Amino acid sequence: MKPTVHDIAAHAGVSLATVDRVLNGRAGVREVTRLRVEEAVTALGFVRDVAAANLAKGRVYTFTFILPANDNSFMIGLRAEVEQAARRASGERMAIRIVDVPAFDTGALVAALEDAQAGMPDGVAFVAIDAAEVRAAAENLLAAGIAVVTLVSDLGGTARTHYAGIDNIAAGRTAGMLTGRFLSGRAGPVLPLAGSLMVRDHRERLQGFSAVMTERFPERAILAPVEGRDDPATAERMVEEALAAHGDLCGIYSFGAGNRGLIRAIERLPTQMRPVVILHELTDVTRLALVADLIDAVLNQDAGHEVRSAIRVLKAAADGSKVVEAQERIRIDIFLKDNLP
Amino acid sequence: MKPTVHDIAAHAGVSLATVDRVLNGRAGVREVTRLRVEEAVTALGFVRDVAAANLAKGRVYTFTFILPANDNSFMIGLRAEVEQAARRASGERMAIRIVDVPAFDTGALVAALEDAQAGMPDGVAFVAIDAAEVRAAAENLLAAGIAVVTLVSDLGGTARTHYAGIDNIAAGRTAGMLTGRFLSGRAGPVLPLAGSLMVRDHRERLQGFSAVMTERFPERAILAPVEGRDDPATAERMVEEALAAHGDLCGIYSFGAGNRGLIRAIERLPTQMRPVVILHELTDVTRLALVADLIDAVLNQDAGHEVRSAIRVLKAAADGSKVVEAQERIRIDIFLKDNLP
DNA sequence: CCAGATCTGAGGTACGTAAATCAAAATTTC
DNA sequence: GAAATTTTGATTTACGTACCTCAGATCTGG
Repeated sequence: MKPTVHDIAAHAGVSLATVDRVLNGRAGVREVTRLRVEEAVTALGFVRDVAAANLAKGRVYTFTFILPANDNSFMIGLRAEVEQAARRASGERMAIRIVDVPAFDTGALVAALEDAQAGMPDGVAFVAIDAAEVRAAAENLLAAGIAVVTLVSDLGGTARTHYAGIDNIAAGRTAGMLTGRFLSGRAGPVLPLAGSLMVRDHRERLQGFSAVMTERFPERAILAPVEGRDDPATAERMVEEALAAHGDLCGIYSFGAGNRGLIRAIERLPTQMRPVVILHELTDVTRLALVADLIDAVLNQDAGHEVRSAIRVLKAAADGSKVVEAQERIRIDIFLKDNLP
Repeated sequence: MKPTVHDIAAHAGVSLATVDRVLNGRAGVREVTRLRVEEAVTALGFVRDVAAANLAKGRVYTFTFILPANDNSFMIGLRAEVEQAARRASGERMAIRIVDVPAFDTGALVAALEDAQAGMPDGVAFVAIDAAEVRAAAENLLAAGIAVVTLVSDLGGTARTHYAGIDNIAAGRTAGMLTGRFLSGRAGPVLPLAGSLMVRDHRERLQGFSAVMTERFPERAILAPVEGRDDPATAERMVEEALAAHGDLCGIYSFGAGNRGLIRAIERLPTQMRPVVILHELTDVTRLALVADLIDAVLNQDAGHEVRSAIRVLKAAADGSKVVEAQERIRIDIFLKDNLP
């Protein structure tokens, strides 16, 4: 059976109180005695039962999740995942507080981070905006001994404990590869459709996409990227304009939200005129479009996985344990109509 | 503060014992009383503290994993994942025993299942062979109240609690779609290369592949499937023969193991003669081949995820709790060289 | 050598839940 | 209607660790 503190005490020939003093680094133990206890720990392979310890301490881990009050499907889904995780977490001595901030608002995010810090939680997870002020706020959190996990969108530098999200450059590259290969034998330019090129994820996706197109498909023309502002109506207009300007447009890589508009525009085209479309995030709308052959592939990040991973990492950071690295790597899911979940 | 069983008892005006009976579904509580307790649980938002519960139960879950003593990379990796999980599990009151059986040996698997049952574990996970005797053995386990999870390869029927593996038909379909699209504009037949068509997973992959090719790419010729016996040398020879017989061979879908041989055969071909190759399982060999542009895509199932999922499901079955459905769905990972982990 | 400080041991309680034991009430049986 | 049986409620102990108190032991310095 697993050894307990009692076994340690017996093996070292000391009392429970002394074992406790040694284990918890309290004063009042002679060096000789301390060594004897530590030997017993090693000899028996004692590992503190964290659950029992937390129970005794009455400790509850508190984590704060700061989420943008965005109305696109992905963010709504992410929020739902956090809420669900929060419910389950409460049974595991974790209290998760959810804080909303206006989307794309650096000031509000910084304020929320400072606010969170004031509450001295064990950890904070947030969807980062890659700005110097945010980085500074994150560094403050770290300096205060609070674990920091960026969710979905990362911060530059190392002002965080962990990033729970996909590699957006790799995602862009993957989209480029799929676009290029799916288009083999078909002539015409390709349109990159961003949400906003101000946000880091979108810039990185474009960067990866452009790199692959240049390296592997140099003959293919890439149009100047346009911004759909993560808004269906704007995206729809952008696509219409591109189609009008380039009759031979044969590919679209959409790496922002607002894909409902893009899909509407595609739907109106005669089948043989439809470009190859690769876009991000599996939602009801994009799933249906994939099934209906309106689009060709969806790159996805699993919001549930990201949230669960963030929580595991925060918890591990809080009690100084290790995580299973492979489990915390967020995959870039590629969905064709045939492998939809 | 979080409500405890005491709060529930007070709020419902009953004793702790009654609350306990209701929470753990034990007999001996009048319907009216049961309802009162359940109301209190809802009203106070009570969530059972799993750590305290496990502590009190002092229960150690015992699970048996039966793995084929196969020497291919995937099975070796799977085994390593089980071993790693077993180490971590011991800190969470779970004891995992690993049992080896000869690969593809129905009798040995049945014997191992019966043997496992004799030890009365809380759950058994095994890589199934889809045979009637195995199904019967699994049903015996279930009848004895032991949770049964099939790993990687499923059983027909419902003789199991859960299947921790991918949908192989969908995987085959995905491979078909990628092959067909990557080949657009290029003429020539495609070769399906199986490990063995006697095993269910391989049959299903072929079935999915063939279905998509027929539906979506009817003009493309599909050669009769050949069996590489999961052996590199055999696979290599099969590919060589196919290349000799069909000078215009332009695609290979390999859905068994032994891909080292396939890759050797491809490597010898001049670049412009190389077929589109889609295969299964990301290993050192297939990863290198992908990076070197020798193959085009790798379909993968994450062994670590499968093992962790199997354990979560077994644990949940053992103590009658629920799992996060989405977390237990094993994805078909598609890897191009650009989204390698 | 004695007072004071510093170590060590023994014992207890608490955390939140599970589960066993025991007591009381309700129901059935003869 | 009393005894036997079943149902329900109350109380208590245990899990492994943290942390508290108090008493005794050992070590300081004057």
